[in-house]
Amino acid sequence: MDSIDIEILKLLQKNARVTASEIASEVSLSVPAISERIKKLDSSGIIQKYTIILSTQKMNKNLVAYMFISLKHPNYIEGFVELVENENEIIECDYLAGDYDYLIKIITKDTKSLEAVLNRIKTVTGVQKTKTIVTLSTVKNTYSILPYEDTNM
Amino acid sequence: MDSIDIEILKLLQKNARVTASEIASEVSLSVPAISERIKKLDSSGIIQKYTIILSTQKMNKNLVAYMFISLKHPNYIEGFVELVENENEIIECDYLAGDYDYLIKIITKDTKSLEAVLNRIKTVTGVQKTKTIVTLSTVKNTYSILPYEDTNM
DNA sequence: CTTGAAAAAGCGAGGGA
DNA sequence: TCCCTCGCTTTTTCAAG
Repeated sequence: MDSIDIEILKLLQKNARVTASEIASEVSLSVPAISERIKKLDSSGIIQKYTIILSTQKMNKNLVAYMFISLKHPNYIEGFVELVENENEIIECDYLAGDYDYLIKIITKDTKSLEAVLNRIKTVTGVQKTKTIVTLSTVKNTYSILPYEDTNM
Repeated sequence: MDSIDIEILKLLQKNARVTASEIASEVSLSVPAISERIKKLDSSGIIQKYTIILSTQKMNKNLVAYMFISLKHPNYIEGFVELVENENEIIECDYLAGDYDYLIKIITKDTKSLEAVLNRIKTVTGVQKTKTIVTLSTVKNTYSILPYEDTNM
């Protein structure tokens, strides 16, 4: 991965549908050279996925909340994770070190739909303790890590 | 937005570089019909952006942490937000209702680089109290809300 | 929404620094 | 190895119905 790859990744992150021709003229290489580099970035797994981000506002999902969850026992992980995977309004779920076991991010329509999700979570077998935090606004969201060269490896 | 648009959004979310031809054969419409629908989903803002998700592992960013932050006074918001925007390793930042003012998500290389980020945050003028939580593993991350029809609007 | 032709983009082979 | 150019195929765009 050199600085040209970084530049390609930046352009794809800004717009994943940018054509190889456009990238080629940006970085002053031929189209096949760009295609070849993208193919390598793909197959090496550096590019995990090409995706679209949907507007929460346009989709009427204006309520963002975080919920901390503790389970009674690791036995209950499997059932809990299954629920997490099936709930479309749970966007993220991390397993934590510390007081609580999990942190999930929920994006939903309003307080009523949030209540419904929270209740489904709280009634999963093994869920012991929860704490919910509602967000007022989102200051930053880059969705992915940014591409840059690692200077201290 | 009808069920065909939903289908298009799902396919784009799975792979934002899928061709209109492929979508067309999936949903049994002509290529121009698909292009026209995508153009509308674009210009209406429903599709917020086409982007790539980079592999944290391949980019050597294997440490995910959350940090809660309280400011002494709303006067300090501007300076804090500026730092947040400039720190590449801060992926998300939400303004909260509750005990703390902000929750940020940090993705970085290791504990050493995390320490560096945390110290930069803690030394921003007006930062009063912080609490950091390290994640052990990521259970789920969809990056965007999912496209589906709203049945109760 | 469709079809069909023109324009653009992408792909693969062969060869050069 | 990485890059180029050239010719061919696929995709996109646009006009007309």
